Amino acid sequence: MSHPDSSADAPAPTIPDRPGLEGLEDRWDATWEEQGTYRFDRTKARADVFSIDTPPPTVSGSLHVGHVFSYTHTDTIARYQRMAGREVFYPMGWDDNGLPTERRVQNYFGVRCEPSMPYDPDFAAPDDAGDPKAIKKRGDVAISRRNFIDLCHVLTAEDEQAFEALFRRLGLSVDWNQHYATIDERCQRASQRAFLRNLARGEAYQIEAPSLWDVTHRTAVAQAELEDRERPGAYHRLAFHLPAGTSASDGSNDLHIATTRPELLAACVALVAHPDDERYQPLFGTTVTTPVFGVEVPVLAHELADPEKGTGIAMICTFGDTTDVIWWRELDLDVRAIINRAGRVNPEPPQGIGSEAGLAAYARLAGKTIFSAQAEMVEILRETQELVGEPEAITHQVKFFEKGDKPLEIVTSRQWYIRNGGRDTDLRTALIARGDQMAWHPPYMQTRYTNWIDGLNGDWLISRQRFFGVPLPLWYPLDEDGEPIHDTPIVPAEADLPVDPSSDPAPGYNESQRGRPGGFAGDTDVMDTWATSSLSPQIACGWEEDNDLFARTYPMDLRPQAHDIIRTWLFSTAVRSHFEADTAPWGHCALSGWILDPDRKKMSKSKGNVVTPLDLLDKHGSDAVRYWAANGRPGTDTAFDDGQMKNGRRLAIKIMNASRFALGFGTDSGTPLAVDPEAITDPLDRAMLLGLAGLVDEATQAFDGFDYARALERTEAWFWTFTDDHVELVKSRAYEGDEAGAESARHALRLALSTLLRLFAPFLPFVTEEVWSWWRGGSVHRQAWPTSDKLRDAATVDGEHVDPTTAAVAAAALAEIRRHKTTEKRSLATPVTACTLTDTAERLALLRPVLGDVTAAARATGIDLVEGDALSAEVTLEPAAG
RNA sequence: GGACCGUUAGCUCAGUUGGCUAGAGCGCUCGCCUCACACGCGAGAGGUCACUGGUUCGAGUCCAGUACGGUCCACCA
Repeated sequence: MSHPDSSADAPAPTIPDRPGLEGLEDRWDATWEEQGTYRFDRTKARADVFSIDTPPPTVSGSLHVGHVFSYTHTDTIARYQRMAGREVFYPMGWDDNGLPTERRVQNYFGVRCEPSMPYDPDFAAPDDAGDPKAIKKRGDVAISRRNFIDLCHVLTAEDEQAFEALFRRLGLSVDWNQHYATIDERCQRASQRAFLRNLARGEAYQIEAPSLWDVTHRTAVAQAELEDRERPGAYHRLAFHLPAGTSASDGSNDLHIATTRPELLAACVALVAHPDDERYQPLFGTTVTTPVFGVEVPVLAHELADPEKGTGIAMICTFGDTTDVIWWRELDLDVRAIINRAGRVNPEPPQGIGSEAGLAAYARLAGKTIFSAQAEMVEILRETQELVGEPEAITHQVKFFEKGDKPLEIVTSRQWYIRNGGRDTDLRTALIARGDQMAWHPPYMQTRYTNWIDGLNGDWLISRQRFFGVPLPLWYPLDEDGEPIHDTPIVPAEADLPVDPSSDPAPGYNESQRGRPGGFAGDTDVMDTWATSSLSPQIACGWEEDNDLFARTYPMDLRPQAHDIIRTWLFSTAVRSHFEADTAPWGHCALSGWILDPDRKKMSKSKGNVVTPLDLLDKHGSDAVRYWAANGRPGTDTAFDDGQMKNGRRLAIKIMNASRFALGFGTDSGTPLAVDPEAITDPLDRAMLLGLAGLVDEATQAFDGFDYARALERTEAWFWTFTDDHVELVKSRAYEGDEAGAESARHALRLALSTLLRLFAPFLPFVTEEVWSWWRGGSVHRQAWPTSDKLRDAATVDGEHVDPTTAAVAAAALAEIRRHKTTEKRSLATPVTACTLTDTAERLALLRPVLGDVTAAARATGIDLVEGDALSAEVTLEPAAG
């Protein structure tokens, strides 16, 4: 790295006459690539490295403005850290694993994954890919999982190129040699290896239990993937019947139950009310019979029952919602499941329905979807006159899989879990404590992490009944009847990873034994996409594959991400690092906000208000868009603002023009564009440098706290004052002052420019690099971050200091005179024939040494100073011509 | 129901440990071709800092509460 203020290696200065922003992005991107400007030097020691756990964007469509926003935040920090002397490890990942990609590949190629099919090495992508008409005509082709994954690679490779192009255009200082894709072999290996280790240590386990089930995708889903949606529904009052001889408080023989899911009546296993509810206390321990089906069910007490809801007594079905699961478990009830994995009513009635009428009614429901079953059930209830009154329409929150479009059901199935503290207090406490090992930016985001862990009600369900993902690396031996023995899964050796149990035979078996009695069966499930992305630090840092790199980068320094995925990505990553390395995965988490559209709603595709990032970059220029993004405070949702981008463009142009001025003196006279602190002798120049030193301190402090927005705000504010005041004041002296004065002005301008370009470099990488290249060698992005002590040294002459407020006093004096010109609607170039300036003695003392600059900038022949209470001026202007 | 964040000029937002007449940009109004920049420059108007109490010599800033907006979680018979 060259000395920041040396120009020994500088090329001959070339300052364009009409500098512009057009084309800077492509030109500098190519240069940075060619010169390896952002390449990671893996010989650096851990303490000198700053490693970033870049979020891998989902490769299933296109990037949006939110990506531009948050990735810019990270990039400003990366650039600062690089200039501050850290070797930045800044890889890029692509998340091409999971449901969004799977769907896209299915549609694009017209294929359907069939995990039971053998791998076909000669399979080629259909040549009508991307032609929906042709695909519709021929129908989907069934292919093996491995062939399906091959196709995923084909399609995602195209997206990844487009994403990289956009990120380069945006100016991310990523080392493009360091990248991964969550479905690539390396990630599969890491993902399977981590799972096997979880299994070996008892952190992963399988169990047959009710779990959340998405009927559209026919897969289990995890608690972290739920979202609530408001749906219309209706309370239906059903008449349950008390045993003969007893009666309810109202004297009737019926007990009324309110439910929004009458279609589950056949799955009812009990009724439940609050233990303190006097209305139902007499019934606890007794049984009632269900309407229509005539099944005898117990009436039980549980404190989760809410006396205020419905009629205060609920029917427990297996399973209508998560509360049913709790009741079922804690009250030790029967299973009477009627909904299958496709979201339809089972053809066979559950145990317990004995009556002919009950069986006939069930037959009318069998095979129906949940929606039609409900309508049919209501009709049956009307017929038997066991529907009390009319259904009462309500709107309520219903749980959905975040990528699903039908309400979640609860289905009993065998699934794999990883412990996450949801059922284990000690682990929960330990994971919450991991949060204290990370510095959160902004700090209150840690509360969300803690709250999420506190609210967990089960372990992390990681198996998915899908195809495109990392397979669970497991096989099961088959008994003599050909049934899998789940308790003794067969695992591969780590050296053989990755494996696909649906096409690779289990160790110790050969392929001919697949599915045969005494043979083996491969697990057909894949892992949750978060089970892979939760390993992003391990993957990026070369865990178990590149120990040297790993030792220099892990645990990582920074995880930047959006706040909405604290519960998924952030938390699951913490879980994996806790188990695997007994550490927090990073030292810092920086949470970015969202982009809101001008109506203050979250920008989303469905609302049709997304602006494509490339259009934005084309229209405003990358620096301008980055400027807007960097104005969004950490963690704060930010409105999309065209105006801020225009402002950013204005700033970039101003930097060019100001630079042209500051560098415009050396070339004419043939002197090199050196910066010699010794030449800076004028008090105004020195005062300006002291102000700049203060700015450097502020910007550095802000960046050290990951507050890029503050660093930008301060730098920008100082810069505009610099151009409006300082440049105007010293202009005459720089052009035509005596030699010492002129040289002082020129050297100070260049020192200021050199400093400002470096302060702006993290935000506006293109324009700063362009200007830097006019007069300096090397990339501005590899220069040392400025330090204030050098500026303070330069401002000190023979041990004598100058009062930094001198600059403000001089600027105020000039502004006062300009105000007169403006008020009289005259040009600022109008000569001042006489001027008397009044100010306090203290301020006049500061003004005297720099009065020459003020006089010249005011175009005055002279300025008389008079002591007074406050600043004021009497100004006589040259009469207007004509 | 619990938690967190926010409420400052027409708009978007600063205001760091409480301290001089509350700031910026945009927008608006009025001017100005001034040898870096008209993709510019100068000036001006515009705010009871959501509300109510409290602490203090002093509160936009601290405390308590209220209202409104947002987010997360829980509940959802």
